[in-house]
Amino acid sequence: MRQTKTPPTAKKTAASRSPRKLPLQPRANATVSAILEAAAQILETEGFKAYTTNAIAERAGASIGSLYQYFPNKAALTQALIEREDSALGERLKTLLDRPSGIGLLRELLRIAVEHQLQRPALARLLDAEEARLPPRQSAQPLHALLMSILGRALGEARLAREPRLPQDLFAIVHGMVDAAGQHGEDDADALIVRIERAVWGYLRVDDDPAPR
Amino acid sequence: MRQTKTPPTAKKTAASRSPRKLPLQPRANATVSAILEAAAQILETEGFKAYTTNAIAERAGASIGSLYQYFPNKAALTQALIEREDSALGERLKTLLDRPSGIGLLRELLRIAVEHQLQRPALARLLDAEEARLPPRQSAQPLHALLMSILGRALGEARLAREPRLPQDLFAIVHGMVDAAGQHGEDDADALIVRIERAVWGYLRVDDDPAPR
Amino acid sequence: MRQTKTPPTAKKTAASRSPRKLPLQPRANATVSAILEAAAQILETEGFKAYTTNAIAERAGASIGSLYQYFPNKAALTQALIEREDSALGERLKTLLDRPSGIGLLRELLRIAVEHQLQRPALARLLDAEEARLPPRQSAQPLHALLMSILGRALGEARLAREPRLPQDLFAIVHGMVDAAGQHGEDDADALIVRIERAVWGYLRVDDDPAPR
Amino acid sequence: MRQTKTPPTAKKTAASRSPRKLPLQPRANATVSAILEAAAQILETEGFKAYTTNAIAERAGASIGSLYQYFPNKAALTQALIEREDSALGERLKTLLDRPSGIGLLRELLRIAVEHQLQRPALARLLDAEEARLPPRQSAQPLHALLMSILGRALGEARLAREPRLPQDLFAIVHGMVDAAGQHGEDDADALIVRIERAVWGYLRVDDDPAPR
DNA sequence: CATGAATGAGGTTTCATTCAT
DNA sequence: GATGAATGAAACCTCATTCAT
Repeated sequence: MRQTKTPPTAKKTAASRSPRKLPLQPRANATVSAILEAAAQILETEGFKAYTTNAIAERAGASIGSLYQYFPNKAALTQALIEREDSALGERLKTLLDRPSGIGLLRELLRIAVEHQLQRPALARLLDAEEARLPPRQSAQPLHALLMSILGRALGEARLAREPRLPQDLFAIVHGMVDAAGQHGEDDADALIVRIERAVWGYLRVDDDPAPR
Repeated sequence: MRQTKTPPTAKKTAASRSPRKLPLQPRANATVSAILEAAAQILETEGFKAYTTNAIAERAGASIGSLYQYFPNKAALTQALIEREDSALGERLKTLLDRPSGIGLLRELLRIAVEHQLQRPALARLLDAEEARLPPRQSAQPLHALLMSILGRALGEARLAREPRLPQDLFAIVHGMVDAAGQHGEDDADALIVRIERAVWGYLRVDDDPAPR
Repeated sequence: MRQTKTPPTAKKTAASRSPRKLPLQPRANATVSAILEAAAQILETEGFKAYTTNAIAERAGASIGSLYQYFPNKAALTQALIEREDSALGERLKTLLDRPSGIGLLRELLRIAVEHQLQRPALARLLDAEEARLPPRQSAQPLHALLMSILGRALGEARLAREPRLPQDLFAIVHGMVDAAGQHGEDDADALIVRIERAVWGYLRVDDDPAPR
Repeated sequence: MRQTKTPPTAKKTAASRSPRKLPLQPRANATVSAILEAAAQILETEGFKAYTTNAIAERAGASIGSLYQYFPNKAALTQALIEREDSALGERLKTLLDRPSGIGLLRELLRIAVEHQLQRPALARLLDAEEARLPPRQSAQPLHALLMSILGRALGEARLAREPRLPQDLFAIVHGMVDAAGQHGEDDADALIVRIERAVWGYLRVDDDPAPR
């Protein structure tokens, strides 16, 4: 659960000194995807020390030159990877927009967020650490807006207006607990969700189990 | 409040060739303190890019050679800085050992932890990110043991035994929410504690405000 | 007005693997012209750092592949640009071949050379610097021959034979003074010509103002 | 003859992003000198293509790291080399400040400038070309001021004030003619000076041979 | 012991050039 | 032909670490 998001038709995010080529041909799109996935895998399986542009290009089966065709520098690549993850979460969350309002929506939001982050827990955690090294965020809006919108429908806009720290706190609770679970090797999303819900309902001062299944 | 856990895929990072002086818990040496504080300040005010051994030594008014007298490598320095912070928290927490057992202890624990982390929020956050880059942890046990002991006295050993994820979850809730607050520029510890307690009491399934002042 | 000379320590720079189309004097091809003009503009307005083959092709509205259809390598492109400029000057100088011999011819030669170089002074200066990086020259002979022929008619072949350094010196005086003027932002060709003539007549030991209008 | 100069006690020129160490110990000074001389030699004997920081460090018998201890980037190194040359010329010109005023001073100025530039003609020429690639000048003052002062004493301040282009023109004549001579392999400074003087006296409208020896 | 100059592996990045489409 | 994605040698530069003084 991070607070940004790229539009599905992911285009280059500003950040670029020399505006690199956008992938115009299908081959180029494949290269970009391969590079992003290679970056994710290296971070996940080999950690920070191996997270070099040369290693990424090599694992992607691309040349280092290709990498720099599409990303003006390493930070932009990391940023793009973060946005790819955010965007995947965003896609899943969008399905909630059709659902009826109410507290049940929050329960679904939690499940999606937890499942998302538990899919590749090491990646999520290392991307967070890597993000702290990046120049301060500029984008971060689409996912945040989506989350706000869902929270509004789950809890009512009035409450959001009254308690401006509420979203930040919920994100922090979920993010922190899932990260810790991932770090400790947990993979039972259901058990984890139960515990997270306890904290969340407590925070919201909602009676326990507000929407029994 | 920091967690200790070795990820399943642990790797060795050869961080010990020449065991210098007293790498861990170096005794009240003015140079060592100056170096640690310089490291803290650089991380806080200039960020990761400036966090280099040469810059740290310079700001500490020491030579790079001296730095390496006291720390065998950069990771050990960062580790020592983390331990300095942990140990400062530990000192404060020790005062709780005299207090009577019971849920009120948890309330005091929360306050101390929040106030501690809110003192230098940027440092706390960046140290976390830096820690992720370190070879997997071995230390941090004293603080962890202390926390467990306090939790045991606050909640009862039986409950800790029954719910092994409880400490991890509480740490995560507190840590996550304080980090987020620090990042958003909050500095009102009282207001923050109120919100954290809501989540914590919820998680623990304790009635609201269990121990009125 | 450019000089041709291979430094004693000449070296080969392997600039010819696949002899493309018509590298030298490419015929009235719109793409070639566009490329050359794009190269000139980039050098003029953005300087050396931006003078890359990809940037040139892009500004010319051509693909990098097309660029390499017409020029075997970057040096050949730069060379062609130099020759384009030389040849423009040559065209103007050819009009002098009909004029009567005598010192008046030199005055006209000076005017044409000065006006030519002052048209795009930055380009002239940067092309000189770029030329120094090129493999030693082979071309530039047509312009050189033309200049020698005009000088011969202006000063008499006998004098040229007696003073072999004379052309080199005159070129250097004119080139150096115009370059400096361009660098300093001068654009008054007339005032500049007056000063150049003073040096030239002095060099030639000709009475001042040898051929009043 | 270039228009700048470093003070004899050469200190780092601004230009530096990260202010590199100034040489404090004699060993360091030797390294800096060795690097500068290595740069000069490579430019002179192997040309632009070989003028790389790695090659320079290697020829200097230093490591690449040492080079970057003293020069924040390659441009700063080139700049320092230019200033070293300017500074050497400046030292020689300073001896003229004791001489009596008058046109004879100009004759001596010319001789010194010509001899200086003919000492390492290839270096002078290639440094000029390299300078054109540098970010626009910031220093350039000390040598220029010295030259102005000598010119003032040679020609009278009144004339300098009346003809502001005069210094620029004289520099250009001398620089241009010596460069051309160097390029053509001339090494007879006396013969060259005779020709340069003809142009200079003509430019100045001074009777030929104003100060016979 | 302290100093700080020196080291150099290795990371990031550029850009001329190639070649499959 | 034209295109532009891909290539990769090689340049620049960093910074943890060593060691002569």
